[in-house]
Amino acid sequence: MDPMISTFKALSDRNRLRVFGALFEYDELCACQIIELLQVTGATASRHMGILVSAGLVKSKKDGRWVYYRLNRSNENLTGMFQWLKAGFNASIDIEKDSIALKEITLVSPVDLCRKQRGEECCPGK
Amino acid sequence: MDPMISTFKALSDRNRLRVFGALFEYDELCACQIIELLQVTGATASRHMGILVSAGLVKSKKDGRWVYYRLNRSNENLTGMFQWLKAGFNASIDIEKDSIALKEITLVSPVDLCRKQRGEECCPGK
DNA sequence: ATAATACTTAGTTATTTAGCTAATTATACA
DNA sequence: TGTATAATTAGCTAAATAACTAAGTATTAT
Repeated sequence: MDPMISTFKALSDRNRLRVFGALFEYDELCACQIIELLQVTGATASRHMGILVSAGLVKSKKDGRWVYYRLNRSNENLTGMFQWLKAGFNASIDIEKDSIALKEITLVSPVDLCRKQRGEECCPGK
Repeated sequence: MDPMISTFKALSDRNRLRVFGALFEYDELCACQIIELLQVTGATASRHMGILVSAGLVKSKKDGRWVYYRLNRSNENLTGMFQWLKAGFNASIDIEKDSIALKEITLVSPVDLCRKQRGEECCPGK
């Protein structure tokens, strides 16, 4: 597909934009953190991340069972776009909620987060 | 809808991107010229233009029965985006075809173009 | 080795969207 | 005033997409 169209398609979904906003703030997030942020199933999160990756917007790194994501800043073509997006997010209102949620999410370790996600009460402090 | 999402949605369609490319080259085009470029029905072209206008990317100006479109350069938020897009278009290949088609399209007057579109053989030189 | 687990892929369903034709609106012309 | 015309809106269909559940894959732990 045309790279420009796949870029725009990738960014024209609310949940994917939220992930993008999150990756501006925390430059690396693992899949389980994204699941927690979006409040969707793992399958759904995985598909969204796949779309962002294949559009060249995000890079993924596998480490054992874990997958980590970050913005693909090596894509020179996107530098201007990233800046534009960042400005847009600052103007946007409900990114605030995500920002607050992310503070909580990143406070616990991914290990504990995954425990929580499969229903095992676990983590000290909650 | 979120203005960022509607912007990306507006730009994530091939035909709308083609219109965008056309409006970089010719800063004003009328509806019938867009119909001719895209080779779609008037209804379809109208809907596409409506999406671009309501996303704030394009401005329309009605003049009698005719409607003219141009990029909405007064939208400050979009300046960076426009530049990014323009660079993207230059890198993109099949905009060339549109560019050639547009030379033909803009050669005849909208009046003659409309005549041709309703099947009346008309124009000198064709 | 076997079981558990983090993520992905396959398959289903509901919603959205791009295209069409037909009907409508607004403007110009005879 | 009536007819033609440029564009839009309404209504339909086929294709794309986002969500889910269930099954599969790769890796860690017992």
